[in-house]
Parts: sequence; structure tokens; C-alpha cells
Amino acid sequence: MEKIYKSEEEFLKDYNSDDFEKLSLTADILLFSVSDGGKDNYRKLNEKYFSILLVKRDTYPFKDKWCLPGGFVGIDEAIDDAAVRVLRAETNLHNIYMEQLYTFGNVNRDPRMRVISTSFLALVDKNKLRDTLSENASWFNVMILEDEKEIHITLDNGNEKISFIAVKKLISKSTERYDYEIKNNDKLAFDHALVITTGISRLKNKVNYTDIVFHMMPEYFTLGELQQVYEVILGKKLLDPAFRRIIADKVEKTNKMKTGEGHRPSVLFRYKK
Amino acid sequence: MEKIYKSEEEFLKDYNSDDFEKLSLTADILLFSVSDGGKDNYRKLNEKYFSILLVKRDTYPFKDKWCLPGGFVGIDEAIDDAAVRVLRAETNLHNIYMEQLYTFGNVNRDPRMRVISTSFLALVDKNKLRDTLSENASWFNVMILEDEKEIHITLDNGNEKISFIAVKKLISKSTERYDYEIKNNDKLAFDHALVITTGISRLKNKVNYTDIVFHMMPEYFTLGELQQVYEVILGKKLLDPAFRRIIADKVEKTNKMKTGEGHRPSVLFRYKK
DNA sequence: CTAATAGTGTCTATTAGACAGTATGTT
DNA sequence: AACATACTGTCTAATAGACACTATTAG
Repeated sequence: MEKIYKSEEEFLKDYNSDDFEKLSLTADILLFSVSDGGKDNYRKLNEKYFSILLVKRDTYPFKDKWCLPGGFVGIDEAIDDAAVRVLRAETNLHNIYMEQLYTFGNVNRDPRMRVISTSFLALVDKNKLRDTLSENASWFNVMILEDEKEIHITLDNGNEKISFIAVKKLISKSTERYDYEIKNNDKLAFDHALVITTGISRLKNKVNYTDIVFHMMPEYFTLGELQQVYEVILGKKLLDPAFRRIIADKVEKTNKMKTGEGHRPSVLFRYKK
Repeated sequence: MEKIYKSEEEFLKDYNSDDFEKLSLTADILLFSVSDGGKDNYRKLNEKYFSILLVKRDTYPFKDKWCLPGGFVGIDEAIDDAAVRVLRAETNLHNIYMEQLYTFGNVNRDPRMRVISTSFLALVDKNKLRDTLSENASWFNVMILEDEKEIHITLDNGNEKISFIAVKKLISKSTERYDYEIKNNDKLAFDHALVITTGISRLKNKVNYTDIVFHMMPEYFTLGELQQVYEVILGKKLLDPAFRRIIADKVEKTNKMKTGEGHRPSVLFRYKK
């Protein structure tokens, strides 16, 4: 017969939490940034690449595959704190923009046991990172080819190329929500190809209605550089006057100039808070 | 000394998942709908209310407080499947629009033990529900008063009023992200006042750039009714011609009319997929 | 007739897209 | 001088906001 409790204290004293089989939770970080490619020509601007930080696994499971920086959430640790801790361990960075992305909770994500993963979207200005990466971590440039049916994503760190296809499956046309089926993935561990796809989609989307990109910019930047970052994330060219109109009230002019570029010098701007 | 594994199979055979202390996960559902209030006047339209389903707890902890329908995620059950199961148990509904909202993972959310909660936003047309609610469940009309600093939320099911204040704490102006500190809550269990606040904010936001409201509409509706739903969620009046322009290509006219309303009859429309 | 909503026409203000032009540095 | 980018002016198209007007029903 079930015992009748008279108070919450009494109930909690008796409570045995082992009645349910518990599970493990990880916090995984999608750290995005923008990096400079080289110049092919002294006059031209640096090409910008959208890039993501990955870590090579040195233990089983998925030994020698790449994955997102991540780690288990401690029993006495908030998820957000775990995310901060993991990012700091991998990059020595803190005080970085970070938001929760999505929680992936299918069974068999991890061959060891049932693991839930809460992923976080983090953005940095790459100038803040110098020689502080952990040994197995590496930045990959992200190339995205998207049409109505599929997204072809290629990640390239100079030595190694990772590519896969995310096939869009429309969940709801009305809300433009997609699920993705990952194909041709052989270098990314777990379901991280799916996590990366989800993160890139969210970022592309947010760029249009938030000021999120400024978290990837250094303190001083030219409008041309800012425009390049928008272009590389959105995957399309923007018209100069329209772009300047839109960001006009988000930035403020400084009295600094960027010179020595083989063409007319450009005014340096700063994000206006 | 650490054992060196030659293959993933060998590694997995030895793997003991009890090295980490595990935690519990629940799926909690925010089921929103729109309900009709009465008419004060034979000529007037039914007043519309935005409403949410809550359940009264009959066991500890938080006995006799209200909470969101929810339940533990099984060890062999995907989070999404758990969400569907929970919703069905409470309402007998399935095939309902549902999207993941947010994962709440602070410590001490639950006095029993460490529990993580993944919340889901679900929307129904209330006409689909008739006498199928579980005994402890009840619909509450939602009233929202929002300014730059606070959101005052009142939930009312006719018998009981639940109200609390969510104080906005700006995380990032650039991305317009807020965290909320809940004050004056004494009738909602766990951190569910925070979950509800987060859900309402998300919904208010999504109404502007998705077709999400159609999930709360019956198959046939007048444009006046549709506009009322937008107004009640957004908490402001809209201008007729502007509203009609915006939704013009999302709906299609039918040859049905709604009559008997004490004023000019109105054409019934249908969502255009 | 009256109150109440249904539905439309139109003027204006704002925003977005497109293109052409001028400006100014380095080599 | 030539190239490449910086930066601006302006015309046009599309979208949003506001208001006024007509239409139609039950009672």
C-alpha cells in the first residue's frame, strides 16, 4: 500500500531517485568565427572564411574522427556552466557570446550508453585567440552550397577535408522548419554533422534579424570587412548602399583609418551599443 | 595503467558507463490554444483568449501547485517521443504541432534530485479537444502586460488565478536576448513560471515571421477571427487593411459564409498550404 | 433605423533594390 | 596611370501605416 505523506519534507526524506533509469548529458559547443584567407593580389582585400572549431578524438568511440568540443555535465553543475567550462578548456576563452542551440536526444547517439546532448552556439572574434588552442583542436573553414533540397557542407582545415550532405526534410512549411538527414558523412563523430547543420542554419537565420555577427568582429573594423562577414555567412553578395543603410545605426564612425591596402583607405567603425 | 584498445568493439565491451553520475530528464509541454470568451452583446464577436494547459499536482513535491504536463524520458525513448507520449496521456491528442523550446538545466530545479527539463511548444485548435482532458488538467486564459522591464503574466481558469512577474534581465542587447527573474510566484511548481515566460516570448516572436498561428485555427475561419488571434497573442490591435494584405497569400477564400452574427456575414477562409 | 463587423480604395511614409557615379590610396 | 576598393546620390519598386468610405446583417 502506498504511504500517505503529510508534508513535502517527509516525502523528500523517503524519496528514492533510483526508481528511474538515469541518463548522461553532454554540453557540446559550436564555436564559430571568421578567419582571413590570403591575398592573391596586393590590391585585393583578404578573403574571409566562416570557420568552426573541431577536435580530433583520440579515444574510442569514434577514435580519430572529428567532433565538437564537448563534455559531460556534472551532477552538481548547471548546463550553461558546463558549456562555459568546456569552451574554456578547449580554447582558454571565457566571456564569449554563447546561446543554447538545441538538445539532441535520440537513442543510440552514442554507442557507449544513452547520452543526451545540449548544444551551444558560441561566437568569437578570432583575434582573441592566439596559441591558446588545445592540442587536438583545429579551425575548419566552412563552405556551404545550399538549394531547396540539400545542403552540401565542406569543412577544411588545410590538411583535411570533411564533407557531408544534409538532405532537407520539411517538417512544417508554415514555420519553415526542417529536419535533416545526413548522408556521406565518414569523418564526423556521433551525430555532430547534424548538430553542425542545425547550428549553421540557425546562424544564417539570425544574421538577418539580430546583431549577432558583431560578436565575430574585432573592436575596429571597416564596413567592407563587416559586409564580407555578412556575405560569407549568408552565402551571397550584398549591394553596398543597401548594406550601409541597414547597418548605419548599429555602428559608429571612429577617427581611425585603415591604410596601406593598395586602394582608397577606409574609415574604421565600431559597434554602437 | 590504462589499457590500450585496438578496436571500437573491444573498447565498448569493457566500457562502464557508471563512471559518471547520471541525471534525470523530463519532457515538459507548453500546450497553447485560443479559446472563446462569451459575448456581452448579441452583435459583438466572441472575445478570444490565448490559453495554456496546466495540470494540478496531486503528489509531492509541490503538491497542489500547478505545473506543465510533463514526464520522465525513458532510457530507451527519444526526447521527442517522450513529448508526444506525455501530450497524448494528458489530452488524448496526437499529430499536433510541436517544436522544441529550450532545455532548462540549472541545479536544484527539483528538490528530489537533479532533473533536466526539455520543454516543447505545442499548439492546437481547441475544437479538436472535447472531454478528452485528464482529470487534473485545466485550461487557463493568459493575460500579458509587458513593458521594457517586466512581464506581468496572469493565468485564469475561471476558478483560480495564477499570477507572477518576470523581470527582464538583458543578456545581450545586440541579439535581444533576455533572461528572466521570476517574482511573486506562489502557485506554479518547479521553475515552470520561467518556462511559461520563455514559451510565451518565443511564440510572440514567431507569430511575426512564421505561419505558426494557423495551428491554433480550425479548418474554416473568418479573417476577423484570425486577426483576433494575432491581436491576442501580440497584445495589440492591428489595422484591418494592413492585416489583410499581409495574410492575403497565406489563406484561400471558400464559398462558405459565417452568418447569424448580428452584422454583415463574413467569408470563411482556409489555410493555403 | 442602429450597432457592429466585413471589406475595399487610396494616399503617404518608409524601406529595399539597383545602378551609376565620384574619391583616393598603393604600386 | 591603373587598379581596386571606399563611399555617395538618386531613381524606382515594394511594403507598411493610416484613414475614410461602403456593405450587410440581426434585432
